[in-house]
Amino acid sequence: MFPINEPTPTLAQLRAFLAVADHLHFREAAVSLRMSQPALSSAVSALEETLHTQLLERTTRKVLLTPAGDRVAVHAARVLKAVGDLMGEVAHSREPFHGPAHLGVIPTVAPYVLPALLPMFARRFPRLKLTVHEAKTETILEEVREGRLDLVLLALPTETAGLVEEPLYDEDFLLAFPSDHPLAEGDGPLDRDVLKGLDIVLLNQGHCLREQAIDVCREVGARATAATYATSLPTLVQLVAGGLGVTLLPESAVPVETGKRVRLALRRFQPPVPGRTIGLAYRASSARTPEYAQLAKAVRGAIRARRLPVRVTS
Amino acid sequence: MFPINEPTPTLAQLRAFLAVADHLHFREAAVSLRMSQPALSSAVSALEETLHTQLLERTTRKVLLTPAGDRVAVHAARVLKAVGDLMGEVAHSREPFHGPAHLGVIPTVAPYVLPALLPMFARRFPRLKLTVHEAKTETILEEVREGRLDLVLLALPTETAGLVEEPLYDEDFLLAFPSDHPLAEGDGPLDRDVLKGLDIVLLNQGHCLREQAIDVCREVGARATAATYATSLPTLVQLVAGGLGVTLLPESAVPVETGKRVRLALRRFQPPVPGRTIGLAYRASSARTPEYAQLAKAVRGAIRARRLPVRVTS
DNA sequence: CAATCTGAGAGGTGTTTCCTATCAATGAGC
DNA sequence: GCTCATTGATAGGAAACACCTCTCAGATTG
Repeated sequence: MFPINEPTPTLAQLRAFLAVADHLHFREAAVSLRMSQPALSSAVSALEETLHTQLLERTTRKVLLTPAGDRVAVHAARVLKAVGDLMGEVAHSREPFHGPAHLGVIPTVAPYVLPALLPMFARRFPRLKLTVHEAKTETILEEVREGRLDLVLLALPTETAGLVEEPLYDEDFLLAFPSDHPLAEGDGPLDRDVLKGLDIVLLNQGHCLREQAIDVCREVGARATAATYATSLPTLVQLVAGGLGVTLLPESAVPVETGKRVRLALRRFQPPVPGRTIGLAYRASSARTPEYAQLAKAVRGAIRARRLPVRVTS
Repeated sequence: MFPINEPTPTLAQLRAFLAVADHLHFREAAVSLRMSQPALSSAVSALEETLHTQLLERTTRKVLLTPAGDRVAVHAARVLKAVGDLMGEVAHSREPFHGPAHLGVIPTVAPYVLPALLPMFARRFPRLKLTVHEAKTETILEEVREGRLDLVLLALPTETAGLVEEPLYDEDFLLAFPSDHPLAEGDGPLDRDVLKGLDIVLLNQGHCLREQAIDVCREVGARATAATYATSLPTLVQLVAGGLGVTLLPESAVPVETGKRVRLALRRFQPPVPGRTIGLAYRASSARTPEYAQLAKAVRGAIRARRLPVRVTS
C-alpha cells in the first residue's frame, strides 16, 4: 500500500521550530521548551521532513532561517495562536452559567410564568444566553431528546427516558364557567362530580393540559365535548366566557385570563383537587446537569420568595 | 515536582473531534478519518481530558455537541485551517526561484552591471523577489556570513570559508588618465611598468578595487598617491580627468564613465593584463544552493549572449 | 422479544518520542 | 599554532503513546 496520506506537522513540531526560530539557537530553545536539545533537533528535522522543505540553515556555530523557514514561522505562530485562543475560550466557558442554552416551554405555562421568570434569570445568571421556544409538550420532548433544546419547562412527569425532572411547583385546576352559569350562585369548593353534568371544552391535540383534563373527566365519569377545541388557553377562556361550556383552568393562568373584564367565573374543587406539577427537565446526559439543577433550585427559591406568580406548595 | 505545564491538545485530537462534530456519529467519523472507532473515541476523550471540559453528550444512540463543544469546534476548525494554510504556503514556496532573496553588490560593480542584470532576473525568475544592497566587500562578506544577505556579487576570490563562489566574468583593468596627458599620444597596449612613473589615485579603504590596484602597483614597484582617495568610482574618474593622477579602471565601467564628455583617455595593458574576476557567492549551507547555482548559470548565459555589458572571457 | 446498531472498554503490538552519552566541527583565547 | 569551550548532530535504549481487533452493555426498531 502507498502512504497516500501526506503527514501533517504536529503542534509539538511547530512549537519546536518556532522556539528555534526565535532563539536561533537549539540549546536555548530546548531549555525554553524544557526538553533536551537532541529531542528538539529531531523534532525540527521531522518537521522539515514532513514539509519536504529545509527551514533552517545550520552550521555548527550558527542557525539561520531559510526564506521558506521565515514564512513557515509566521504560519506556525498563527497555528499556535489559534490553539491558544481555543484554550482561552475553553477556560472562559468553563465558568458555569456561561454561554447559550435553549429553553422550551409549553404554551399553557409560558405566558403566565415567563414574564416573571426571564428577568429573574437575566439577573441571577447574566452570562447565560437563554433562547426561548414555545411548543406543545410532544414537540418539546422530542426536541430536548434530539438536542435542539437543552432545558424544558412543562408538566411532570414526562415519562421520557433519559430526562432528569426537577419539580418546581404544583398548581390546582379551577373550574371556569360563564359568569351567568348556575354554578355562579355558590362559592364553596365543588366536588369533581359536577363535571359529569357539564359541557367541557378542551384544548386541541398535543397540549398536555388537554390530556390532564381528560384524565380528570375519566376519573369522575364525565365526557368532554367533542365538537369544539381551542388552540390556546386565551381562546379556550373566550369560548367558555362565550357560553360554549366549562373548562379546567390552571391556577397560574387565572390572574392573566380574568384580569380583563371577561364574563368568566371560577370555583375551586374539594380534595382531591385536580392539578398538575410543573417542572424543569433536561437530558441526564447533558454536560451541564449541575448547572441546570442549580437553575431549578433558583426557580424554587424565587417561588418561595413569592417573586413568581405561582402558589407555594409545601 | 508538579506537572505545572498544562498539556495542549494535539492536532490529531482536534481533527478527531471535528470529524465527530461534523458527523455526530463516531463510526462514520472514524471511517472518514480512516481510523478505528475506538481510536477515535479515545482521541476525543483525551481532548476532553486535556481541556477539562465535556465537548460531547453521548448516549448509546446519539451524539450531541455541548455548548462548549460547539465553540471548541469553531476554534478547532480555525486551527486546522491555519495548518492547512501553512502546508499550502510551503507547497507554494517549494517551487524554485520563489520568494525573497537579498543580493549584495559591491559599488564598483553595481552601477555598471545591475541595470542590465536586474531586468534579466525579473524576466527569467519573475517570482524571485530580489532586494539589492550595495556595500563594500568587507561589509558584504560579513552580511552574507551572518545571513542578512543570501547572494553577493563581488570580486573573487573572497577567501571566506563556507562560501560557494561562482565566477561570472573576468574583466581587464585599463589605465585611465587625463586626455591631455603625454600617454594620450600613443594608443597601443602599455607595459605595466609605466605605472612606476605616475601618480596613482585610489578608492578609499574597504573597496576591493583599491586592494587590487595596490597589488598591481606592488608587483611593478609603483606606489600610489597617499594624498587623495575617492569614495566612489565616478568620483575617482573625475579626479583623474581633473588631472590629479591616473588610475586603473575596470573595463565594465568604461562605457558609463566615458560616455559623458569627460576629459579622460584610456589605454589597455600588454599581457599580463591586470584585471579581476567578478562572481556570485553564497553560503554553502544555504538551502537554495541549487537555485543560486542556476542563477549564476543564467548570468553566464546572458553574458555569452552579450546581453550584459561585460566581455565574454573564454 | 429478537435483531441491530450505538459508543465504550480490554488486551496486545508497533511506532514514536524522549533522554543520556557522545561526536565532529568551529571559533576564541593564549 | 595550539588548546579548549561550544555548537548542532548522532546512537542506543527506555518509556509513552496510539492504534487495532475483539468484545460488551444499552437503546431502538420491527
